[in-house]
Amino acid sequence: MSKSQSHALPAGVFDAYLPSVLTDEDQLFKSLDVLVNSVGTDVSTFCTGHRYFALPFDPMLADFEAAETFQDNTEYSMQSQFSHTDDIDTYLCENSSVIPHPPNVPLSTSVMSTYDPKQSRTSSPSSPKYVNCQQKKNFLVHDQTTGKDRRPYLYEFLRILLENDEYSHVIQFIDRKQGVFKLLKPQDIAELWRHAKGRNSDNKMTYDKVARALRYYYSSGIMQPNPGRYTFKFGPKSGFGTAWWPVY
DNA sequence: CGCATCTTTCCTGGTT
DNA sequence: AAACCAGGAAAGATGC
Repeated sequence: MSKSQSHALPAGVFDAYLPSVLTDEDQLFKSLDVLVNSVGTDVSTFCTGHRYFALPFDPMLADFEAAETFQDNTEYSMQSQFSHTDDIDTYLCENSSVIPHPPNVPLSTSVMSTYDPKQSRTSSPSSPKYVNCQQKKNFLVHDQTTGKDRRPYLYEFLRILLENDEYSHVIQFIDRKQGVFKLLKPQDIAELWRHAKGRNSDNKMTYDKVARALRYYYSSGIMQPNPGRYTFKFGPKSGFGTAWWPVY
């Protein structure tokens, strides 16, 4: 779909990116390109020049935030140049160089016995810090049983985040030997989880719901309770300690 | 379509 | 008081 199609978009849609001079929600732009041109810079500058300077700038979350705000506003999405959230994702990816997405991590469904830790390293000298974000299979795992890529289970998703140092600011191992990890930014992880799962729900994903799903793992041994806020532990059924270990 | 699995949603009650 | 934790119940989403 052409980016040059004419649609009115309020500055508020792009709040996360706009410099403070453009915070008037009522100001309309015919397209994102027009908005961009009106500032005389490019989208990547918006991204790196996040206006909430009082907080540590998190480009990944800013992008998700903006895309979701854009998508969730049905009044605008109905007449938007984008017919699908993937179009928004693509547009932002094409015009920004700061969105870090993880590479595909091959996992087998049951015990992940064929998993090669070396493949999950993202900080090796030969691999770019930020992979090509036009790749649409973010967070997908390869199912050895079916031979197809699929959306990850929650515990697989958390493992992907934990093994990708680009997400070390939202989740970290606090005891690698024991498989104990802590969600540093629970709500951010909830939003990432919603993105990873790709479900079409109007409801917001919350830490409370993610935590409930994690607690369901207790009975199956995929997770184990661990003292401390936002803290969980991989259980034996997750393959931790037998089929896989933290890679760094 | 039925079924199984994995969440998702909502809730109550206890704890920090 | 607010937020978190534990877990019951039921519904939703998805894949086979």
